[in-house]
Amino acid sequence: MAYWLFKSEPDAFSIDDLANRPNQTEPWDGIRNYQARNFLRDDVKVGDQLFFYHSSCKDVGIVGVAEVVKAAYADDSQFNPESKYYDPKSSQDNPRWVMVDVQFKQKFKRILPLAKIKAMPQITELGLVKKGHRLSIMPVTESEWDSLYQAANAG
DNA sequence: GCCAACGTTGGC
DNA sequence: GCCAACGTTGGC
Repeated sequence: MAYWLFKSEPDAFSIDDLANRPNQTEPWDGIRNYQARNFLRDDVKVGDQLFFYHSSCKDVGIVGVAEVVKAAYADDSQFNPESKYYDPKSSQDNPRWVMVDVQFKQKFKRILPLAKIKAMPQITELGLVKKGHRLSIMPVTESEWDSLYQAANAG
């Protein structure tokens, strides 16, 4: 079992949106970055836990926890010309992009803000706190997970 | 809205 | 295969 951090812009899809979905489950589509795609395709497994992170908004930070309930399969938005995620270079035979299904687990009482995460002495290697890291999906170590989880619940 | 940092594209 | 130009990300 592995730990991850998934970023989402709450204006597009927030943790509340996830909690309000049928079965509180949603395909995590729209990943169009190869490094993030490779994580999804090769490493993200059913049962993995992930921090739900709100980016590009007024209050950025970790807002809750979700769990992977379906491993990588073809992201159907890449075949839809109407979608902003449409990729004309991808084919049904050889899909370029994949997605996983995630299920809501928990919303923290308060957001764990990025500024606090950056101030935590235990968190120095996480991509989130490294300059210029823009990955929308990144691995989290078990010790990082424990530290962040405790900090979120202490807040 | 600004802008730095990064990834991707495409001409050569 | 290089690299400049361009588009995107994402914190502030």
